[in-house]
Amino acid sequence: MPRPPKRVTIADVAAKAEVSLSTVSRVLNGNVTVDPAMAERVRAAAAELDYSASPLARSLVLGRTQTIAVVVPDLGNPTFQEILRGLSRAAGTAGYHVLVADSAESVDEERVLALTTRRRTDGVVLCAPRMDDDALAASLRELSPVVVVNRDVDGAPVVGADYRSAFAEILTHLHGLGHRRYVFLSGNPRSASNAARVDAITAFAGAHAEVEITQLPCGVDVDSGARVAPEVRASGATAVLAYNDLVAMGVMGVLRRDGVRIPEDLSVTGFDDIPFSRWTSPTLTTAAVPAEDLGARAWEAMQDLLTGAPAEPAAHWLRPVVALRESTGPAPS
Amino acid sequence: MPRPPKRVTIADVAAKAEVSLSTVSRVLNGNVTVDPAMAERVRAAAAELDYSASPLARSLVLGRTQTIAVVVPDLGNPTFQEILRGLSRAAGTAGYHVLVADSAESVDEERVLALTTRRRTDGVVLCAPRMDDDALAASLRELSPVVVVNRDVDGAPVVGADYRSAFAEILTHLHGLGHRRYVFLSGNPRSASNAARVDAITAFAGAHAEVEITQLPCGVDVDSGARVAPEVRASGATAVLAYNDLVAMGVMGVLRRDGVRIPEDLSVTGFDDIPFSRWTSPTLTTAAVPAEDLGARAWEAMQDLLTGAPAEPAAHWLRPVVALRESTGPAPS
DNA sequence: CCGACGTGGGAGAACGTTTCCCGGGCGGAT
DNA sequence: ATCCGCCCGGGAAACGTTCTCCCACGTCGG
Repeated sequence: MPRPPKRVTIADVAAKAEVSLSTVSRVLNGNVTVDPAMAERVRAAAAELDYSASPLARSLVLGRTQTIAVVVPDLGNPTFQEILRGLSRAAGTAGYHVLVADSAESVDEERVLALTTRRRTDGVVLCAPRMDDDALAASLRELSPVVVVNRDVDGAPVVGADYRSAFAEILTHLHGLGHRRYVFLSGNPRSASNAARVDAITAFAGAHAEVEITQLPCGVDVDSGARVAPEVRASGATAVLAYNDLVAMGVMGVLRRDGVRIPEDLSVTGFDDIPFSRWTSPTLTTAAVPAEDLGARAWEAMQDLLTGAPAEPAAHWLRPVVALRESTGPAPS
Repeated sequence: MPRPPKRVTIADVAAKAEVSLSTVSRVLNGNVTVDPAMAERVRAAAAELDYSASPLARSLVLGRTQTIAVVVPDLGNPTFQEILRGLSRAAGTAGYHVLVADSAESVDEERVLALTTRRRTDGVVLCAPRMDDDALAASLRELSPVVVVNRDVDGAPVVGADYRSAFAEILTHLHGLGHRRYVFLSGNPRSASNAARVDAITAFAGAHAEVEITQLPCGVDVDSGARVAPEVRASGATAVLAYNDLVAMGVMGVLRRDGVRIPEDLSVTGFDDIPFSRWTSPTLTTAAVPAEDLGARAWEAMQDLLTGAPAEPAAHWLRPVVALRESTGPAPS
């Protein structure tokens, strides 16, 4: 090691400006009034040495890191990406940094990740946590301050998309078109967003005795949709409710190749309103989850917690907006 | 404040185990040998108090944070998402955390973000930096250790996709099908990946006097592709080289709606091989950038830097693999 | 039996800040 | 003119670790 490249410290600035450490700190943080001449000297010295305080040392004494953690089950999921984006930008403009952790859909991993990242940050945002209710409730206490996204829970502010009512709206739309036999392509059985869709389906089936809805375990990506296409055909349903747009595209791709006409023979709906859903052929009926908003809202909730503002651990459910396009039409007679 | 919720500190463990602070530290870090009985007492005390060392204090004294920063121009971009994912997982298994920062495509923002995040981490990964060569070169020095992704530069390890040769391969493919008039839909003019494509085009045009390639400023998303569709038709080209798959899908969607047959009337190519490109109609000829691998490789390069292993600031260019599908065909006669 | 060497644990410095607590100087009021 | 009070700046503690000394004890060899 030829050069121990000693970082410039507050002591260097103090020495150069010929004042004490305390004064440098005071000037730079602007807390109390200092003699203008002195202050100017300090600022000049700091500028000349290109000094800026060590965030680490600062965090240690201040007890806050200006950083929040986000734990996500899968960074590859477009929804989480959008949430992360909204969150990151909102937090960024507030001068906060974002530590991101991918739990790779592992429940155990999720819990320890949340805990360890929490220790180096001021708070945690849990995105659609996969752990069960008990584990989650227990975690919330030691993670506090914590915000939960896309999962209903007590003990922490919740921000989420109201998948349930959006899905109900899609069902009503299809019912109005005369469809009576549906097949639902389910996603991750452990995820809350899947549960919300199932809830909507159950409620709808309960309210309409004449409809028949079967569930088909599927997945969340294009390939999964493509894979279950044969089973969809075999089911005899006239409407397919895909877990999301990717699945819808996968299933549509194979069905069209096999000569099935959409929507004449079969209606298909997606979810998420990803950009291409307006450009598939036919264009896709779907519902938009304002995921980026979700992220921004999550940050707001976190900020409230951080500033200790209002003790309002309320839940914010953003209502997705349904986009009716060409992939749904009247049921074949 | 009713409860100052004092975190449990190493002193508490020391007191409970009736040893000194030093001993606790030694036992927990396992550096030197301690009396087994004593060690057991310490471990028991630590477990009972649920103690774990403060990462902050640790970082301060050790001079490393076990965290790296990733600066990305736009978290909404699928390529960066994949890179982030690969990076995050690789770093995670090595016990490192990832701080992510979105520069929102702003050059100024990018530079200060890199600098400020660097100060709270052990290194920075710069994804496709938008700043100019001089600024970048200057930044590299103060950011070190730093790894650059998807941009060629001296002074730091580089990991990137070889867009140039992949694009050349696509051009050759189209040329072999008889195409002579091309239109290239360009992306962000400041981005290096756009420059690589332009390079490939220039070289190709230089080698083949008979071909004519026009450039059309476009963008990087579906809507941009849809927007330029009329100009594409007007250009009289027989092959469209879209900046990426999203653009290709946008342009294809509008063209097909307008009665243009693909590939009979017009061939279209994309880039990135996003999952749906196998499910569009027609399926899309494109090239796969192994973005997740890119992230993993970036981590490896960073880890080498961190462990100070081999002084090998080499560049790794991963060759994308071209996928020929239905959207390209013989040129119309 | 005594001295030397080795080993293991404790005290304290260091990491780089912020902030509390004083002391000193100056200005205003009596 | 003197005293009191206020304001500003310096010294030092605190944040929670790790790690370097150094000392004491035990053992082994002479």
